[in-house]
Amino acid sequence: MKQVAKRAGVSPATVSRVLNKTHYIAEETERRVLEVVGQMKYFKNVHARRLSTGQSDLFGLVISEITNPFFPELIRGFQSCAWDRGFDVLLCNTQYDPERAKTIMRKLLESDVRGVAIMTSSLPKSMTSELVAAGIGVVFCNLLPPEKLVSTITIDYQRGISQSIEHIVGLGHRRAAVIAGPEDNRTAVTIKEFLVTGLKDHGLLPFPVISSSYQIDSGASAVRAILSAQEKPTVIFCGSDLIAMGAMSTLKHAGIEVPEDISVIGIDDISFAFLARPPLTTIRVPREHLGAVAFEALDKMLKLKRRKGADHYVETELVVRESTGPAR
Amino acid sequence: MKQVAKRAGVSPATVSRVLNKTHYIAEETERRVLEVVGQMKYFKNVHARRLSTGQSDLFGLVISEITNPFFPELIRGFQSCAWDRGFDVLLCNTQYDPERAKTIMRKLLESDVRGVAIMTSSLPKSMTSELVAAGIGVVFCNLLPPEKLVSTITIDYQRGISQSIEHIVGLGHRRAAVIAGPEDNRTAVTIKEFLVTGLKDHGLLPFPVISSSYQIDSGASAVRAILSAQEKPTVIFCGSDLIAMGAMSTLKHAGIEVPEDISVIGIDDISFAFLARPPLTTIRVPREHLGAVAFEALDKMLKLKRRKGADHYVETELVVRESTGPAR
DNA sequence: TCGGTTACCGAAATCGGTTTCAGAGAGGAA
DNA sequence: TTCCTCTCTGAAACCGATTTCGGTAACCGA
Repeated sequence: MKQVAKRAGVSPATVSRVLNKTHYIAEETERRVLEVVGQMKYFKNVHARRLSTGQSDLFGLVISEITNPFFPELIRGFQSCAWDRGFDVLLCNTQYDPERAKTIMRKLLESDVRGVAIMTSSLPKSMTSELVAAGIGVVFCNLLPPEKLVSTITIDYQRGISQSIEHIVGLGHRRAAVIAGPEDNRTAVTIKEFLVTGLKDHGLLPFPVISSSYQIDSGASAVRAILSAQEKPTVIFCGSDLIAMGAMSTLKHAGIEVPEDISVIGIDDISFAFLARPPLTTIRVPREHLGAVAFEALDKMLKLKRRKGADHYVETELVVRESTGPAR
Repeated sequence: MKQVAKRAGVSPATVSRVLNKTHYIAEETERRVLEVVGQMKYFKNVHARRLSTGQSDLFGLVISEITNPFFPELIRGFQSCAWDRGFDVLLCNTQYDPERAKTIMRKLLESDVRGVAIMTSSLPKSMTSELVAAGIGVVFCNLLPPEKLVSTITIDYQRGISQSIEHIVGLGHRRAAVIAGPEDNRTAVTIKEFLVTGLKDHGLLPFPVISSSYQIDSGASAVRAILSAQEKPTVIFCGSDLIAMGAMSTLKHAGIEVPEDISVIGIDDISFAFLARPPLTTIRVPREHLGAVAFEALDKMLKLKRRKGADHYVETELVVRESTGPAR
């Protein structure tokens, strides 16, 4: 920058002002500076800038596991919003490991990020107190209420779930089972409750209700448990598409036809849901949009003087494909 | 840091030295400093550190599109290696957009990354000249030869492809078609050539040979082209699992059974390959390992005084599942 | 006793920007 | 003419670390 200043015959301060458009600058001077900048292919050093301003142009995005197909679209949504606004994102996966989560929190603190989107429900809120204490904004999923510096996004599972239950009831099903996500996952628990009470309201008491992990083969073992029961369900609600696909795979091996013998419903509408055999009926959650909303939530909140958090809202909806059919 | 120094009764220089273990320090002093650091929950500002040392602890990872299921495992492999060594990674997706690729190159330059792994073949090597000029290490896939500051990783597709052809020939197939990836993708072209010459060597001239994109529905349209031909193949080699799954889906709709009527083979062994119906026979490329190798390649190269690039090597192998069977 | 190491520490320069403050010149109003 | 305001610019302080350079004290061998 000094060299640019010298070549353009101005002071470094002026160069900085031209580049940031932050002050009165004579047109002539501006032209000259920009010309030299172009000639020398000069670009600023972000680290110096960050140090100097005390503000990093970084946002953190915390997810549990990048190979979980729920996340890629979310990441893309978040990242492209950030880039469009001139920000960078620091992607962190906890791998479901609390120890790792700690180092991540520390890293976020050290990196002086402006805000962090925590898109995994397996990270307790308590771990973020340090962030908030340091003035870093945070956004959570499905964790009311918002507070100062913490916004929330509630994904309206209720809606999609209601639609799916009506769909199922309309097809004449009377016996349902549920394979939910892990017990220690807020979102998974919420979904399970919606499912159970929703089904009860329609007079079909779900049985069994099983908690499994989000790994693909856990759907498989849950199905074996279901099949060993005396009275078999005619429809299985799964806590994620991954579980559903694992379940369908196992059903297939057991010689049970989907949807003729048993219908299966997933949640998420991951990109492979429609390539499954049969294509999966599922509750779509708009993941790319979710990522974008998460970024917007942070950005907006941090622009407020009081930096008061708000609650945001994302819809879900039923997508009917071929894994559901009339009850046997 | 100044505050820590004051509280501990030493100079900031000493604190820095304690924290970095970079100089003789009296045990007593070290103890005192560390104690104060613990009390104050102090942590260094990375930006200041980066500015001061002129070295960022950052590595870039350039991919084309995070929602392409080829990449998540690769990212994880790369990232966990980097983290283990105390480095961070800047993830960049080109979205197949040259304009965006340019801004990415610039961002990498600005961020002062140490090295960049370019894991998409749709980025021309020429775009990286600035990186190398700035002393930033680069690693490519399938792009010999290595040079100063540029290493390469060659994925041995040849091996897996040979295995798959032998597999197919062993099953008695005589007519093969190929749906390759995009024409402007180095790797896709290489694979196509291996496939075509390999098939010829075994006396089965592939027809038709179609280039398609890596999007999932392009496999579908390619299949329609194949089916409209007079003489239908008994096996289709696909340039990726995604293409293969799109192809199988379309075949299914056309009432053609896999593998009874036509066998299908993919490449990559993405995690959904085994959940496909039928489970996909495919050529596995060890993606997580690939990411790890990419990082190692950079790390090693940058430790050399001459920073001379090297070539690294990754195997592929055939995974036989149920999408291939005896020729009709 | 003296010169030479070795172990340890602090002052100050430095990295590359941003920002405050003060000042110069031009133009307008009184 | 004088005083003010407005526009534009540069000098210098500053962000928070690292690192060089030099100095002191202790120890060792001769």
